[in-house]
Amino acid sequence: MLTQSIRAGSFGHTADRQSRAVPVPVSHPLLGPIEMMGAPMSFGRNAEIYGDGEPADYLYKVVRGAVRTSKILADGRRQIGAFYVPGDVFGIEAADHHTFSGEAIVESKVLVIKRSALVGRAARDNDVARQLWALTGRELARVQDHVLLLIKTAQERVAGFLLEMADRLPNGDAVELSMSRRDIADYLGLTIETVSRTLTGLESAATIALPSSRLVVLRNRAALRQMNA
Amino acid sequence: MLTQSIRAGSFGHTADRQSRAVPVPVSHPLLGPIEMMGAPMSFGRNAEIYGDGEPADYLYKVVRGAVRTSKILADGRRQIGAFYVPGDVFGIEAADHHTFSGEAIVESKVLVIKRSALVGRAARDNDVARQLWALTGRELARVQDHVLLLIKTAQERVAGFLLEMADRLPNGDAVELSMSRRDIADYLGLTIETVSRTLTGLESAATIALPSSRLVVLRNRAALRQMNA
DNA sequence: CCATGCAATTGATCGAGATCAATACAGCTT
DNA sequence: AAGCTGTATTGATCTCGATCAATTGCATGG
Repeated sequence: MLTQSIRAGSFGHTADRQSRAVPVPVSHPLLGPIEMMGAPMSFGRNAEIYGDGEPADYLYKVVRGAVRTSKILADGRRQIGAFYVPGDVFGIEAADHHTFSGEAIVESKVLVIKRSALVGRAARDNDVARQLWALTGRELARVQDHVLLLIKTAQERVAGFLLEMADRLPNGDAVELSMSRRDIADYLGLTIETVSRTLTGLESAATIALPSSRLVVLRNRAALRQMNA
Repeated sequence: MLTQSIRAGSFGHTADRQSRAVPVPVSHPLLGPIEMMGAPMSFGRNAEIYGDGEPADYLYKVVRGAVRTSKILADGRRQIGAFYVPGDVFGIEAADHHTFSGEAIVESKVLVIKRSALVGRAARDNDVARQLWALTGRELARVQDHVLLLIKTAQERVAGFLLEMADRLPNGDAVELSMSRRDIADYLGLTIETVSRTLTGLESAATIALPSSRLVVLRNRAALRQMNA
């Protein structure tokens, strides 16, 4: 496990578009209090939305696309904290600085919400306060599940990952993976080779189908759930 | 990693004392709003404070002793979620049910705080609301660190664990471990043998001293930090 | 003092997943 | 269509930590 993805500095593939500016809030009558304080922004493939260590002045909601949070360890290994799909809020941090960086996996649209504005409203409107707490709680639950994944075997991790994604993405059994094998590997604490081999194995067992490398069709959820333990 | 601690049903060693009753709140003028709503309770070695799946009606603050949260997976493996020492708050959950169980590692005194009372106060006093949020955030940070531990090598995990404990316990370099090798192993996703061997290795390297199996003296923090990467 | 029962250490071997290396494949550009 | 580039698959081998198995240490109680 020592040399997983030693590509730290050389990482940033080639961010297609890189829009980073002060967001201008826009109100929208039909959204909740949190969403209506957000300004929409677009990020290209692999563009950094915020960096590890930066002040956590904003939080974000995915509108379109997909986002990952990641962290490069001292020795160059990379850990993916989480994947976020449309509807998910990310960038909520315990401290006042981000402990991961956030990057668009594919061309994505994101609502950018100023933290201070939200905290200000939370002081008056305790529904907002409750929502902020709930969001942090949801994040906590997600990370706890991540811990449970990381103590399992490779097969179990991959199975768990597929089930998680299937649950969070709209389409039923057809899971469109926007992230690369490397992203998946760095999320699961495995190598790309092991992820690939495991997927191939599941295909051989008719548990999934792989029409293309980024499209997984769940053929036997029960089997996946079984090995997810 | 398949057969780590298959002792599910047979787990509960022999809880020395088992006091589980409705706590009677007691006020204390010199404590914060959260603590002053708590009722002190004592739990014997290995006594369950709350169970996985039970309604999360209370949260807890360790006064004396040590507490672990754990979860038995479907296949019998056990995962420790966290260790808590005096001053730590535990039992804060995202959902309305506990997703881990909480157990006293040694004879412990714990402040039991009614969640509903706290949430009620939070609605009026937004300092309390802020504290609740902060506690959840601290927990989130802790679990994220746990994830980072789990992707490392055995040596790095053990080193990280020792540093974490040294930071959280009062005494400087002398770390009094209240938990067993099994607890440590189940926290780090290793076997007791590997934990033991790793500690012995660190002792041979003069990085730590082991006057007794439960007492670790950090002789070279820099070396530990180094391997903690 | 010697049993009994855990907890921890130490040793020998095995296997899942990492590593090293080659090949296949898809999406581009020209 | 051919070349190029990044991504994914597949193969061969090695290693770290798990597994299986004794042994030691240390309490508690007869």
